[in-house]
Amino acid sequence: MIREKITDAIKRASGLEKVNLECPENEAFGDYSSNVALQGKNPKKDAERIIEKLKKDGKLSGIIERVEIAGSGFINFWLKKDVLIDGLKQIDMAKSDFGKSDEGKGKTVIIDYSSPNIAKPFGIGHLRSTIIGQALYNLYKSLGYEVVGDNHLGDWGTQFGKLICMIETEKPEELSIENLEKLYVEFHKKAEDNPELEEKARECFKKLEAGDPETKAIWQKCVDISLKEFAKVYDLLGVKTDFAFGESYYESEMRSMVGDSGIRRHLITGEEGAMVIDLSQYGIKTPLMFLKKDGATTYATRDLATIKFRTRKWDPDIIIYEVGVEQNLHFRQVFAAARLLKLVKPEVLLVHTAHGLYLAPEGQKFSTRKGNTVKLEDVLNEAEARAEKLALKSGEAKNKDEIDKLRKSVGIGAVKYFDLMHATGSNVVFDWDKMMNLEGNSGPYLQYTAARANSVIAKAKGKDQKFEAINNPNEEELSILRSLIKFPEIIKDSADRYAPNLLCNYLYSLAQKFNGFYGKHKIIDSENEEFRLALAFGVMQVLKNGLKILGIETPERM
RNA sequence: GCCCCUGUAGCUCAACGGAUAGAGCAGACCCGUCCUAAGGGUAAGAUGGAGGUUCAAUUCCCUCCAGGGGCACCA
Repeated sequence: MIREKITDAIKRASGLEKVNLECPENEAFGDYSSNVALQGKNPKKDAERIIEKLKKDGKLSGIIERVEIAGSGFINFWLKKDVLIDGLKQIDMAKSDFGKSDEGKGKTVIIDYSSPNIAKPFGIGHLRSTIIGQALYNLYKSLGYEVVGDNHLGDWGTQFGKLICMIETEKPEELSIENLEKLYVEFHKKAEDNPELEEKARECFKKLEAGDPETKAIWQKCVDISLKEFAKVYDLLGVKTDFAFGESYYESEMRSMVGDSGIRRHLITGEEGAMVIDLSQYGIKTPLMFLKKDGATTYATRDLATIKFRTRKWDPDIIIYEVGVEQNLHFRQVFAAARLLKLVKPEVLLVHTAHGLYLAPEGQKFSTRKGNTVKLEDVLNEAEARAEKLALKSGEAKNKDEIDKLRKSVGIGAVKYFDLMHATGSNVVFDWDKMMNLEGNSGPYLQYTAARANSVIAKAKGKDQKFEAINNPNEEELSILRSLIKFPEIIKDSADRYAPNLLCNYLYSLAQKFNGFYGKHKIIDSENEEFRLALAFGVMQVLKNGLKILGIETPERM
């Protein structure tokens, strides 16, 4: 890779082991820029000295056109035009594989994502985990990692005690997902005045965990209904996880852990009789509750059992939990306990991405318990309806079948992109119009740009694309070339930082450049027609590959 | 009270300790015999307050203010 070649050359020239190389946002500062000279006392002198050596470096002369000192001592690099053009050739050769690498070869990453709770509708809150998780999955896959996607369904715990309680007393005529949600909300309403209900719910869960057949039958019914409902949503979203073991799967693993003397010796009796693990040596004041006072397991027990299971089954290098920020403490506890109990090798990376939440328009958290949620299905349906309206207006689609496809790929694309474009850490205020945005910085804008490029290529039928250097590339053309060759680096960066939004930023900026170029210059029947067609092809291919990683389809025309 | 996260333009969001803080939406103006106007262009608009570290701070540290989330028997 170009980046490595330059980094290595700087290392040789400066004698430093770690050097920083960035891609300046402003193209006036070159393709790459390094601040190594700024670390010392005489930045300008150091920079000059390093530049002298760089100029003599044979390994660099083939790719660098010029190296200059700038500002207070930055060293800026400009790539040769041949190198830029070569990027275009690579895209043409690799096509849908452009951007991929094998740098994760031999390593395994497990991504725990989506993980909706059984017996509740698939709410807007689960969108982030599902979409970001899938994007991370695709990013790591592109880097050659062995990737395991596991949907850690919330199908166990006292929440079922609550539900079973309600089902037994209310005896609803039909167990639909809507009814189950109603019962859950009702439970919490009732429990406000009757705190003893909480105790009763825990007893019910205890019964479930003890294997009571009647209780288990009701539980199974809830699971079945929910899975059917989720399948509908996953189908709409085009998301498919490799596994969906769910929390209940770890029942036996938990039992063996509870009986494990190595683990038992870390358990202490907490304030009210629960068995807890003290984590103060990890700077966590709240101990992890391993067993409740009645001996039933908790969410944390299940997550620890899951780590043990996953380690045995896949021996991962990284485990990523794509779960919301509200579970920050929980994962800090689980990770610390996993280290303490030596459930993972010390070098294994445990990551909680901690994405921000969708907040209700009033700025508060959506709450299932209070029945204050937005159903994801409604959002997707509305987005599709809006996309269809535009598709009909544009008139590009040839028949009803194509309109239907557009309706889906553009509507869903808008929602997914909206979700992914935000830095994962921050909360997002839910807003129907913004979520379904089809213009500006949006998924459909990227899809549209690709379709536009596609259309030009189609219109130029029969004409060659020329992937060779031309004498006089203009500013816009150079700028697009510069972006195109950065794509593989962006994939790596997005994965390393668990940040699909970086890929979104990149694709958006590429699309902007292309649209700017498109507005200003003719492609067909221009002087550089063949080169420009190749450029349009390159943009289309990179947009397509990038969108695919984001889980968004690229329609041929729209 | 303690612990996490976030305060950037009217609104919603970007920015790897770097160079002139990027966008979109909304509002103003312009571009249709021209390869897809789901587009392009012009102008206007921002780092919560006070300290500190650094050649350089939206970014790191301290403190104050504001918002969100969490703090043992939900997950």
